[in-house]
Amino acid sequence: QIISTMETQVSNGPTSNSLPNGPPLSANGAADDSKTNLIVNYLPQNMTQEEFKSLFGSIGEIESCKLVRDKITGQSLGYGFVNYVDPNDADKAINTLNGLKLQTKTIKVSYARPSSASIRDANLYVSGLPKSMNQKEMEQLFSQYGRIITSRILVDQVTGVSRGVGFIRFDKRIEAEEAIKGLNGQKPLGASEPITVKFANNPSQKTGQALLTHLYQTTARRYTGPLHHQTQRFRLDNLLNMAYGVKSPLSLISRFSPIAIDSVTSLAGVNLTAASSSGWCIFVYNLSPEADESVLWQLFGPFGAVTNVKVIRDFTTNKCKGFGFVTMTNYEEAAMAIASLNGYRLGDRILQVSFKTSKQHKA
DNA sequence: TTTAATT
Repeated sequence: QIISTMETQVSNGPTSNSLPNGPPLSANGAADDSKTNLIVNYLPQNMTQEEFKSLFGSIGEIESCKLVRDKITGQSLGYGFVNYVDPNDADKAINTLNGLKLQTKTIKVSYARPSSASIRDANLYVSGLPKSMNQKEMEQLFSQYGRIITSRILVDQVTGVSRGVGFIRFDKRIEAEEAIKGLNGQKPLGASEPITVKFANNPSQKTGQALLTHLYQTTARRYTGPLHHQTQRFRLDNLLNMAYGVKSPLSLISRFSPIAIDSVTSLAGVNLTAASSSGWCIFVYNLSPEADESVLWQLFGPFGAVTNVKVIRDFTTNKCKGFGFVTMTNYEEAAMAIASLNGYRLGDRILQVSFKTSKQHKA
């Protein structure tokens, strides 16, 4: 049985946010928040925890709420949870906020299913679909394997025609596994080509990779002269290793990367106050007046563990004063971020990035 | 040809 579906963002018809059925059945004995706990999806990327709480707090008293964010970068993952004190307020939130348009998104508000391992990793990527197949037909094809939580067919942004690619999220992972067994490589009735069905990638991996590719291209261009092919290859390896959480020995970076050597050498001029118990403080200069914390998370997150970011603002105008600070846990990752981001072009500005010195922090 | 759905 299909409990709810979501159409593509470009076609927000009246059916795009069909109301969920009643609250899930409560588990016996366990604390029953099934009638008060909601999951909120398709939130705008830049929505903060405070804005999230404010929006849902306008309905009624909140017991707890959480905007889910990436553990490393702090970036919003575009969804969150709200647990109300009163089940009536949860119901009211669904009725009044589900389908609300926020910037380019149409948010979805529904009861959260009880959290368990069995509902994780139940999202499928489907390709090779007939262009004529619509969302409902795709759901009919997959619904024989279990309860579908969401489905989506990706469409061309201009023409609106199907790209033959879609997603199916099942209630349970085993249902998704069965659908792969039953449908991968099979031709839907009347189709001329077989479809491919597999587990979907985690979307959070994409932004890091895209940023790294961009960074590599821009930094490689800046160091055309002295760079040998071998050096470039090791630099790319290091960047990719960061993306996948693989440690690169500093000795390797130092031996093969003139950029990294520069950053290490420059340490001689850095006051040791850059390091503290909470990590390595990095000074970022030439940010635009409109810069906010999210851009710092985006820039430095791919290089490793970031524990804090701060944009320094004018007290009266609230505009960025042109600089900010980033704290990273590991020296090696901080050095790589500095080596890669110093001189990086952000919009029409060239960033200056270095370890924080006592001089720059002068009161 | 890969979208921000389980704290």
